[in-house]
Amino acid sequence: MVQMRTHTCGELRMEHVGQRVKLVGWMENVREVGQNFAFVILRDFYGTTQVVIENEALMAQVKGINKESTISVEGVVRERDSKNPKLPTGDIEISPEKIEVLGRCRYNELPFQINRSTEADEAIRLKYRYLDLRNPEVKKNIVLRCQVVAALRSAMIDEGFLEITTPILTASSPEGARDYLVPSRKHPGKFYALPQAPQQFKQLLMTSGFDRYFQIAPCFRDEDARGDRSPGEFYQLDMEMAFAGQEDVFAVLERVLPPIFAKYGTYSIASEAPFKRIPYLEAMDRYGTDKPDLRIDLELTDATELLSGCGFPPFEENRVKAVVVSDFEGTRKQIDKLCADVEVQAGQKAYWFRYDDSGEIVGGIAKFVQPLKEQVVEALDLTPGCFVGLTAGNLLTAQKTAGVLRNKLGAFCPAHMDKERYEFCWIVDFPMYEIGEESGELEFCHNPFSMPNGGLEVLKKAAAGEIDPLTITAYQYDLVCNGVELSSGAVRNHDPEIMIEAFQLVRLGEDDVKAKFPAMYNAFCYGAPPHAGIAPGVDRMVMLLCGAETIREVIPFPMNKNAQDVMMGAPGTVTQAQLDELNIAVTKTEDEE
RNA sequence: GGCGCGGUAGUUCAGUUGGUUAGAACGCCGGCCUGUCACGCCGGAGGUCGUGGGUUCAAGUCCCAUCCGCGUCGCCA
Repeated sequence: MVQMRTHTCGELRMEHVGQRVKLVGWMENVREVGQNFAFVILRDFYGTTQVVIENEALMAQVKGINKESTISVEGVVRERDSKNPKLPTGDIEISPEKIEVLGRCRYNELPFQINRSTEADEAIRLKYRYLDLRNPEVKKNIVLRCQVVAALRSAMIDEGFLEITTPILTASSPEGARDYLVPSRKHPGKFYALPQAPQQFKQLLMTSGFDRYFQIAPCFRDEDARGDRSPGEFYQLDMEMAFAGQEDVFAVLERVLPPIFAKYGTYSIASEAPFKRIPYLEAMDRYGTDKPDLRIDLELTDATELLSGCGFPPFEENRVKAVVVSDFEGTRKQIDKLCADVEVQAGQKAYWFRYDDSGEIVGGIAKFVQPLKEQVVEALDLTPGCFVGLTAGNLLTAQKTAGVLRNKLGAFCPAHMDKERYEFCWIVDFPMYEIGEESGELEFCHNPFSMPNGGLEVLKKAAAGEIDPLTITAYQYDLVCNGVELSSGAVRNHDPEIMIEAFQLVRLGEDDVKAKFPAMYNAFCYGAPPHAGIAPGVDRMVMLLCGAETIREVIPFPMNKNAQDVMMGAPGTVTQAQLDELNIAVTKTEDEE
């Protein structure tokens, strides 16, 4: 059989000089430097190799080929007259005898230049993703993703976990995000749902006696996109352990993740295992968020007592949170921009003043603070050159706004944030319940499968009115890295009795539990092991590792913000025959709206 | 759905107070060039200024509406 190629475009060196070779790839560029004299750059997955054209016939042929066509080049390797030390193959070139077009590029002008595709508008990049991915810069994130997934899989297997796949077509879950539904042909009017996570299946695996399960699991949620949240689908390293608790889960990830971050990451790891454990309430108090970026050395201070009565109207009757930044260097314009950015993101205003080099309170709301100068300087521990950012509202609002402010200030002040490292922490002791904003009644805060801290006893006390259910925490935890929520997990509630008690607090009974989660409830009635798990997001992890700005940069074929694949045309219309077979009547389409 | 930013050549962008033929860079086409490597030099083509309406003697520019993209909040057990 005749070989398509003898070498790749990234492998030829001086030692190959004199050899007869055959290369294939894309014709990236043609540099004409003289009459019947040109350099052709051939690119494949592995690199680029220069081909030198020195005669009229080949020149005429090359001129007739559009760039980005695939070609095959057969010739002899020779040493370059002028070498390029910047390229691995820069010492050699191919003197071709034969050039053959394998796949003609029909266009002499592309939607964007391949080597500059990242500068193009993202909508065009996504429409021509196959061209975008020809750019080695774009491709390398996908390669990294493959390496990380392989490393995760291998580390999990080494930890004794079994990779088990769970159904993609399953039942709609009554809790959580909006489901993607799939109509059933054989059962008119009924639907499958794509899993939001393999949550229930993995818990069922635990009751079946599989001790340690994991899966690189696709998850589907019909919710709106974010910069770090792809619409529709994403992947998690889903895992679960039987006869295990919170610390067992932490220990596994603390062994699995750091080596992968160390090997494939852009930065060094600042956090030694065990990672910091920060209770939810403490995180909100110190950082104004449940996903703190610990690279920023700033913390919130409560200034309610100090400033709520200073006469500045927004502070009155409100909680006031302060972020003090020492040695602040920023112009009035930059401060205004910062505050405006906070308002856009948090939906609440941020206020400020400065304690300047001469020891005066100046700028922003200085005139309200001035009369309290001495107390303020002492309470906030101000030194000349300090900037003080302030937020107000009820406790949660003041905290959250200050949290946004803290992030912006960190990004603005290099002295207060060393970006080039990975800072991990666990956020623990999330509240089990909250008062729903719409209902005004007690609801589950996260998911109903978590084991409450204190178990049955605590729930019974809450039911009896002896304690406030809002003070009950769950064995629910998040792994946070650099302000990104990497994963969420919990010690599960494996006891039907505790489950019913937990549901009763939110006015649901045994029948509701059975109706909502029949498989799990029934399974747990046959002897379930205590178990716990977690599910780190693969896309977000890769994003952190390569420092990508958006999650789309680490997904081979991402959808746009509106959950459309403009390249494939999804979602799209289907034929009436397809709809009829599925017993689906479409009453309104997007185009008719 | 709310808020913010944006939409001008194939691509990335500039376009002043509303005023002549809407510019630049890269790409594309043609010519020159025998050691380039982001090759260089000369020339050329290429525009429904997102769309619709309005104000005006005159609109890329001002006003209204609308569509699209991104960010953000809601949402994401």
